[in-house]
Amino acid sequence: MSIAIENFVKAIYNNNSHNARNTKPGNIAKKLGISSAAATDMAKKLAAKDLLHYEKYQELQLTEKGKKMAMNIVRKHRLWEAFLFKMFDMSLHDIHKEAELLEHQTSDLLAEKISAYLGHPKFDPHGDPIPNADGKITTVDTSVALSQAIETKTYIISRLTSDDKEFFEFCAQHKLKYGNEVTVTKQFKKNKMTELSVNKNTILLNEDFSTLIYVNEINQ
Amino acid sequence: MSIAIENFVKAIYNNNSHNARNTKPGNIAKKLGISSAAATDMAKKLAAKDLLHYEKYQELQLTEKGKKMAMNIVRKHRLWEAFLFKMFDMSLHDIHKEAELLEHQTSDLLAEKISAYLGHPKFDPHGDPIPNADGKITTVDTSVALSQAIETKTYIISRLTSDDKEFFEFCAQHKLKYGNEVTVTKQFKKNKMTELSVNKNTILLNEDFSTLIYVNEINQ
DNA sequence: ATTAATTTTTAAGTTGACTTAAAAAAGTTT
DNA sequence: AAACTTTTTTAAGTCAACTTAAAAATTAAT
Repeated sequence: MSIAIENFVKAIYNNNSHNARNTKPGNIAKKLGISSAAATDMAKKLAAKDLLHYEKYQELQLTEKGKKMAMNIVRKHRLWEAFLFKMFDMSLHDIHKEAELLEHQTSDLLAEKISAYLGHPKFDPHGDPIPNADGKITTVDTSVALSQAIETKTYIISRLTSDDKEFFEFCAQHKLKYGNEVTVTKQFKKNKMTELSVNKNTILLNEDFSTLIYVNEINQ
Repeated sequence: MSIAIENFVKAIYNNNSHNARNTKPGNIAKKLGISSAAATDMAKKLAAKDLLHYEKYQELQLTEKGKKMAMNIVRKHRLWEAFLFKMFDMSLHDIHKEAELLEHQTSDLLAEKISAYLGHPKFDPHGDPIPNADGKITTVDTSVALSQAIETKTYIISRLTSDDKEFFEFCAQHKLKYGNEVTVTKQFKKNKMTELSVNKNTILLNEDFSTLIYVNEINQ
């Protein structure tokens, strides 16, 4: 399976994994930086390979086979993140970029060696759970993307699933970091904006960012 | 630059680095497992990119730019070999295969981190020299491929630049390993065969194998 | 030095992963 | 519910990296 296919399947998995809004070709295309047309083509191709279910104009859904493939790639990505984080003094952003490349060129054998070396960790440095060799996540994850959070509720940030520098800089500037409290004041469904209050400041996030920040409800 | 280009340039470098016999497209194609036609096409393309000199029916020669690129890839390959060898209990054959993939997805930054972690090693586990970050090899290498060795002379094996399992198995079977003595009894120029004596046994190698075994003359 | 064998090149075609532009369907607004 | 906007799909085309088969050139052999 090619790198393009692996990235496509992974993008769907990442999008679906936290009940995100939209898993149609156009949205996946946006995440991958390709045209919608290319994504539609790819979706048809992967349906023929039994990696996902495709019906015109409907949401894309991974098959069991597709999920397994996605988990395998996600596992390698997160193992590399954890490994590079432990071994070298590099920024999380740089580590993410390296893992994004290395994940596609890593045998199951090497992944297992890395996992063993790290003592089979359950989470990567972002707080994302690492699937085991069977593609199963054994930890319970109750976090949701901010885009899915409920108005008036208060949450704690559990992770930032960053893709780019801009996002990181924005988070740093607005005190959006692991462990901090945020209260969702408004969800604008039409414009897909999320308004929140952090440290008495009000922040407005568009969907690009609100789907990258995961939070847990405060139990009181 | 694509992986295909990187592998092509690397194959020429590896072929040229020890005054091997033939650097025409057909031979490079053979090493890469592609057709001669594809190799000719690629050679023309890379000539246009100023990575090599191409003239019909002549040997391919890397330009300075091409050499620099090759050294960068070779550096990453050998650093990965050294790193994986140190970190994990894996066979040299498996390590080689991983390095073959990882080398193309490794930033200069990560390569430097790996190098520093290892204390900037000069050689990989096969005995191959590791170029520095500027693409220079600072150690002196007097070894030659067995295909280039001189009749009646006795040598010590300095490294096996293996690509495949078959080769490894052959070497193990015939006591061709690092540090062992071999005497070249005959070079058959026409058939490109090399005859040697190891431990009083006579071995006949074809060009596929004799170009993968590097030896140093015994100074007496 | 011809002939024969081998290798390289050219030519034409395939496949995967894209693109842009237009057509079709879906979703939204009033 | 009609009109407008947005999204998805279709259609046609590009580009890189291959392939096979035939033609051209080189190399080797008698």
